[in-house]
This record gives sequence, structure tokens and C-alpha cells, in this order.
Amino acid sequence: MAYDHLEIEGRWQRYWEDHQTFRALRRAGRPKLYALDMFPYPSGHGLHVGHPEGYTATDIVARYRRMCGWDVLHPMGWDAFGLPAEQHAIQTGTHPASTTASNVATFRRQLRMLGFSYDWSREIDTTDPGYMKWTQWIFLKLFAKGLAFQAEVPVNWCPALGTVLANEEVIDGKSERGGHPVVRQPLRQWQLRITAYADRLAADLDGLDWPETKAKQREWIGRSEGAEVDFRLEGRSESLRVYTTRPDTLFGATYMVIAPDHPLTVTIATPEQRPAVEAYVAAARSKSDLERTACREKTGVFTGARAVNPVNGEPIPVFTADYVLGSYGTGAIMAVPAHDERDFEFATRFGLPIVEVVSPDGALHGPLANAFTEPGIAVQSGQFTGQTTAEMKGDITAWLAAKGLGEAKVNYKLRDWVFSRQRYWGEPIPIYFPVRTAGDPRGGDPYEIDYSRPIAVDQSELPLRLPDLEDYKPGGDPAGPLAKALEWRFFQKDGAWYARETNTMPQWAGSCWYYLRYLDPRNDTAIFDPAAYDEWMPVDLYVGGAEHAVLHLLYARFWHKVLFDIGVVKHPEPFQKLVHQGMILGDPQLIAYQKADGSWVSSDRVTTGAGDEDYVEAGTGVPVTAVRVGDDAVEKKAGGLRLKVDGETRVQSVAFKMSKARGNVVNPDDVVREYGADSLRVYEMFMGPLEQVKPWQTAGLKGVRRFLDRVHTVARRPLSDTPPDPTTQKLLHKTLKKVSEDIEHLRFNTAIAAMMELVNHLASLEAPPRQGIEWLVLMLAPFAPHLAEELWSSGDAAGGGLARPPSIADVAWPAYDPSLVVDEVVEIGVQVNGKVRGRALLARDASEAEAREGALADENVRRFLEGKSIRKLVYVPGRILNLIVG
RNA sequence: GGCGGAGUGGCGGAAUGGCAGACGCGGCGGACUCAAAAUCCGCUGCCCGCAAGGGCGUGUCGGUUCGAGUCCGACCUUCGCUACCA
Repeated sequence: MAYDHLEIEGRWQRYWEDHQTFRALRRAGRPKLYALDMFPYPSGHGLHVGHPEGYTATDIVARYRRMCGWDVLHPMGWDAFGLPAEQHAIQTGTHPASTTASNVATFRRQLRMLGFSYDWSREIDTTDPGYMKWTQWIFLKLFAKGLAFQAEVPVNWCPALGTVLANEEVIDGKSERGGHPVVRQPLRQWQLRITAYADRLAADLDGLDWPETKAKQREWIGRSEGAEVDFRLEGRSESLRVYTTRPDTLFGATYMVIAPDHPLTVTIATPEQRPAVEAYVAAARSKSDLERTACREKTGVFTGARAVNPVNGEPIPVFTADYVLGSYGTGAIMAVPAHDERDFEFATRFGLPIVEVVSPDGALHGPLANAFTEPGIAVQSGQFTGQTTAEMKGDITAWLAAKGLGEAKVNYKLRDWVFSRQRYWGEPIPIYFPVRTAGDPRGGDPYEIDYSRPIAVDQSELPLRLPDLEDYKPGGDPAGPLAKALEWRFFQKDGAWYARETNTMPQWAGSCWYYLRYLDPRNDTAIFDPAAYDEWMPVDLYVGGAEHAVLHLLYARFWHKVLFDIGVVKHPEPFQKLVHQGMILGDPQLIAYQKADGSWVSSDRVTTGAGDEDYVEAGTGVPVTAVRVGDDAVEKKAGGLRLKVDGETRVQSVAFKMSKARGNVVNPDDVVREYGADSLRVYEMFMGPLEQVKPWQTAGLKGVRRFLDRVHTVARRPLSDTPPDPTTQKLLHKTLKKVSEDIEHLRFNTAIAAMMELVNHLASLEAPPRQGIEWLVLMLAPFAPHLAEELWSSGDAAGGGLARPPSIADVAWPAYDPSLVVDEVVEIGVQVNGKVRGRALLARDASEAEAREGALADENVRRFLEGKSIRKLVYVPGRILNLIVG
């Protein structure tokens, strides 16, 4: 019978709150669990069904461990700085803090409505001055260690909009909004020297229980080993240094390329070539990274300069081309067209010589059709000819070093982290600069800021709060909106004027260390009490989206390591075990394909055409369009779904990403109102493995609700106080074992399936045994906590219901009897020549002879043995019996 | 192009190298009902067969094994990430 989920769930949420049921307490001698969710950005759209997926997973583990007697820290907070609130402010004039506060209120309500066992007394908000204070404190530590520094970095500056734009906001060199020109302009930016930690960030991944994310981080860090080599420039005193991972191909270097933004590019150009070089450099500067990589055709110009190949004294031309990046390696390369695809392409285009120096077989192959990039045997390489690639790499590097021409070098793709934003809604960077002025800069008198002398705000002055602004629009000053807050920006100290930094921190800042603040969230005198750290760290389980696999998780690890180095934290890594929940797609839709003349094409005969959204009929290439059809237009026929109109045309069932445009967004508020929070929780866990991408299916949600109703019905029947019958007893212990182990391995879908089987069995009994219902309700408690509390505490001791005192969250998880989870008698399959021909009921540890006897009792098995002799017998007790006959 | 997942009924999915398809959805049949909904019970991979039973089945091809969804090799499809990093 359906229960009143709204009444029950609201009541128990109030109970937990009133009784502080989930206050995190640390008691001596108990194991602990720190279960952490990636805290959300409180957007104006409210909670998405994707959020509760990961949150339910950690909540089940947290509640389970509590019941096992562990001390649990399971907190929640808000990553509340960010662009949308600022955009909203620009459009409406509402202060971002008030937008944020109301968004947070919505998120908090929605999360409470789902019954998560968070310790709400530890709630944090990255925009709260009490939190921001410590974000700024960490920045000052970075600054003091020389890890936060200023540099000129090219950015997308749009003078008309008066703002810096992100790469994706720039299209064809114009602003996405308004189509104003955008220039790449160097701007003073704060950077964090994450590259100083590149090695440790890569190496320490080894010990972590993380998924494929580790590979992504390694790739992002991009460690490579090679050599730097100096090339003398003809007629100049400087030489050009290059980085290469293939020093063994040095004999094949037939030209060089210097990045357009390399400091020497224009300098080394000959007078005849200089105008062309300058034009190319200017054009390259105005291109964004996106544009540069979108256009694959190699371009470049000859600088007129020539360098000398140090191994053979050959003069080789120096080009500038934008396929070489100024920011990687030395910003210049030796080009070996025979053994590098990019150089091959460029050389072909510009008619440059291609010299083979590595051969797969040691022989020469004449003109190459493609670059050979594999390792091989050196050819045409002087004294190194005949060496393998690996040998020659080592030898030639040593040779270069001995001659003073180069050295071994490790390089990283990882760049230093541009840490400043020209935005309002972020943490102010707690730095100020000396100002030269004759009057009062706040009153408009001329001034000059000396950015070369940054001064740290004194720790006692933290938090440095944001000033209120009347207008949050970027004001045409690359320094950002804060530059307009003159009263805030300028101040006098000991008679001298100073100006605050007007850039703010990026959104990543607050999330870099939030897991540490949960330990001691209201501490005003320290980032946290070291005792609190010892109680709970490290994080035992961290669940969140894979979209943060690189940036957030890498930045957080970086800050953690810095804090480790200055003795603030005691573990080199913050997150021991990491899991990414899979995305939830929309309800699948039925798609049929139709030609322009209205005729249908079976979905298995349709392939994608030129574009992503173009479909064509396989073979003919006739374009077809995808049409959404209703459930009632389709019937199930042999081997698939077919259109009813002709009974022939195959139809496809496709799940798309949830989006407003498709109209397939599921709102948790609606689900909770109609089916209840427990249904949503259990359904999201039942959909499939946590890490997997899964389509939402409202019908499946209904099935889960049906299961919960069934639990409710069975539990409210008159209970029997006699011990369970042996079958029930066995099933109880087996189910408990499976549910316990499945929770520990985050296999929630199969745990739920096991509970469904148990309920189906208990429902078949005349009067379910009390112990059975008790265990069922206990097992269900981490998954569907509201219903479990209700069933645990309601009823009367005389007959129906368990009538036990709340809260079930504090009741000990039962223990199963290992002797009751193994079957004495098992049914095994009997195979003849590997095909199942019958079954045999056997004792678990039956001997081979007994098994053979049991198998021969089966009539069908005997039929297949007729006239043949058993040549071999494979018997795995409890599993299989295979008779090989001939 | 590179890296990493994933391909199992009509759908979501389950299976320490050992009876493929648990559990749920959907579908079909039945009970209850004046009727419907809800609920309960049964059946449900495909093909042949009245049935007993048989054949075929985990993307494709090959291999290892008494035995392969699972292990190995090649390929196809698909999703995600990444993309001139020398």
C-alpha cells in the first residue's frame, strides 16, 4: 500500500535536525570515515538530478559506517563565487551576494529534502568572509614562498567591452557578444608556480586509489625527457636553444623554427625579411589559441637567419611559424622532417630537404612518403650510425654535454596557473602596491602604481573584503571592476599612498582547500585546529564529476602539497579514494528515420553523414531526417522495435543529455513531490553502476517506488515472533552479507536487487518473522532513511510493526553468521562436451564419484551419453560437471 | 590524430573462467472489481516444436581452455577527454 511520503519524509527530516542526529563526533578507539562530496556551485537553476547521484552514494556509505560504529564526517558547503552571479548583477544591479544567498537557500532546501546525513553545523560558503579570510591566508603563504608572482600574460582583451574574455567567448577574433574586435594583449597577471610541483604531482599519483583520472592528470602534466641543444646563429653572437625529445635525430635537422612570440624572432630577422616576419608575428599575436589550432594548414615565414647544425656544421634556415609554441620548451625547435609529422608537413609545403636518419631496418629508403616517428636504427648519423634510437639518445646527449653544446632536460606541458581574474565576484587578492601621486588618487589626481613592488596585506587585516559597487560592469580598465572602487582601492599608510590589487582570484581558489575547512569551520584564529586535522584527515572517499578530473583535483593537490611543505597538513595527498559518478541522461526517446519523400528507413540502415547531426541511408547516401515517434506508434517484433504503420521499419531508442532545448530535464523537486526522496535516492542508485553513464527512466523510478511500497506493506503486517524458517534464515544472512559488501564496494545497484529479492520472499510468507523485517529495515536504512526510520519506530509491540525507539541511524548494523551463507546442497549444471544437458542436486562438497552418479540420474544427460564412453570428467565442486565423451 | 571507457533481451542492467540474462521496467495471460486504476499471481532472449526437447545467441573475426560475456590478438561501432607540447 502506498505510504504518505511527504508527511513521513518531512517529519523525519525535522527529527534529525531537532536531535542533531548527524553531528560529527570523534570518539577514541573507533575507526573513522571522512566521506566528501564535491560541493556544488549554487546556480540559479537549483539542483539537477545529477547532483543527488554522487551525494546519495556517499550518504549511503556514511550512514552504513555510522551503523557499523564508525565516526563519520560527512559535510556539505557551497562553491559560491562565480561568473553567473556577477552576470546577473550586471544585468539587474542585484548584489551578487544576495543572488548567491538566495541560490544557496534553494540548494540547502533541496539537499535537506533528500535526507542526506550531513553535519549541517559545518556548512561552509567560499564567499563568506570567515572562509575567504583563510583562502587569502593561503595565498599569502604562496606569495611568501615565491609561488605567487606577477607576469605579463597575453589575454583576450576587448576594448569595446572593456573586459578580458575567455577563449570560448571569442569567435573569429571578435567578441561573441556584440562582435567587437578582440586583441591578444599582454596583461599583468598573478600566476601560481604549480610547475615547481609538476614532478611531485605526477609521481604521487601512484599511491592513490583513483580511476582513469590519474592518466588524465599525468597527461596534463605531460612530463617528457629530452635534451636542450644550442644552435649557433651565423653572423650573430647569440645562439638559438631548442628542446627536443629526439636528440638522436639531430643529424636530420634541416631547418629550425622559432615561435612568433619568441623574444629573438624579430631580432634575428634579416633586414630584407624583417617586414614579412613582423607582419607574421603581428598576425599570430591577434589569433587566439583556438583559432590557431583550428586552422591546421601550416604557415610560416623565413627569417633570413641561418643557424649551424652543431653535429655536422651544415647551415640551416630559421623560420618562424605558429605551429611552434613560445610557451613550451625553449620556444624554438630543430625541425627533423623525416621523423616528425608536423615538420614533414611544413617541409613539404616549403620545399625543404628531408633527410632520413632513423630507419626501421638500418637501410636507406630514398624519398619518404611520410615521417617515420617510431624508434629504429640510426642512419646517416656520423659516428652514431647503427645505434638504436635508445642508445643514441643517451650517447649523443652525453656527447653534446661534453662539448658544451647541450644538456639533458626534463620538460612539462603543465604551465603556471594564471590566477587573477578581472572580475568582481571573487576573493580579493590580498596585495597592495606603492603609489606615486601628488594629490589624492581617490579624488582623481594623477597617480602611478608601482606594480613591481607587491606588498602582502598583514594577516591581521584579513579577510580583505570586497567593496560594494553601484555598477558591476567591467569599466574599460583592464584592472577589472574593483579599480572603480576608489575609496577601497587607495589608502594611506604612514603618509604614503598605496593601491590594492584589483584583480580577484579565480573560482578554483575556494575549492582548492574546502575539505580542510570542514574540519573546523568556525575557527577564527587558525585555518583549523591541528587536533581536528588528526581526527579526520585524510579524506577517505571523494565522489564527484569527472569534469573536475584535471583542473580542480590538480589545483587542490597542488595547494595541499604547499600546505604540506609548510607543515600545515600532514599527508602529502588529500584524497585517498576518488570516484566519479556517471552522467545521467534524459529519458530515452524513440527515433525513426524518414526520407524527404516521407518513406521510412530502418535505423540499422542509417549512418551519420558529413556533419554530426546529418544522417544518410547506408549504401545510397540519401539524406534522412531523425523523427521522434511516440511509444504507441511502435511495436516489438522479432529482433527489435518496429513502426506499427508498416511493421517493418526499425526504430531506435536513444537517450540524450538532459537539456532545456530537448525538454528532457528532470527536476528533483517534482520527483520528490510525486514519489518521495527515498524513491529518488534508491532509483538513482538502482539505475546501474555509479561510475556509468545512465539514462533516466521514469518507469524505472515507479518500479523503485513500488518496491518501497512493498517493503512498507510487508513490514506493517502482523509479525511472527517465532524464529525464521531455515530458508528465510539463510536468505536473510546471505542478503545481509551481500548488501554489506556491496555498500563497501559502492555496488549499490546489486545491493538493492538483493533487498528486492528478500522483500519478495518475505512477502510470500503468511506472517513474516520479526527478525526478517528488522534486518530488512536496517539494511534499507542507508538507502531509504525516511521510510526505514518510520518502519523502525512505528507500530505497536503487540503485533504489527517494529515499534523500536528512534533513531535507526544509531542502531548497530547486524552481523551475519558465515555458516549460514553457504548452501549445503547445491544445484550444478551438467555439461556433455561443454553443453549444458541437465542439472544435478548435490551436496556442496560431493565427491567426484557422487557427482558422476548424480549426473547420470538425469535422463537427458543419459540420452547424450548413449553409445559413447566418458573420456574425461571435469568436476568443480559447487560449480560444474563437464563430461567429455567420444 | 592521441588517450581512456563501453558494446549482453524491446529498455536499464546482472554474472570469483563454470547453468548467460539476477533485479527492475515494458509486454502477455490470470485473480480481484459492475468497470477501470491500484494490488496480487504466472509467463516473457530469438527460432523450431502440441510437448519432451532441440538449434542459435553477450559487436565482428581468430586464438587459449574440458569450458570464454569474462583471458589473448586483430578489427568494427560508440561515448568521453584531449588535441601542432617538438
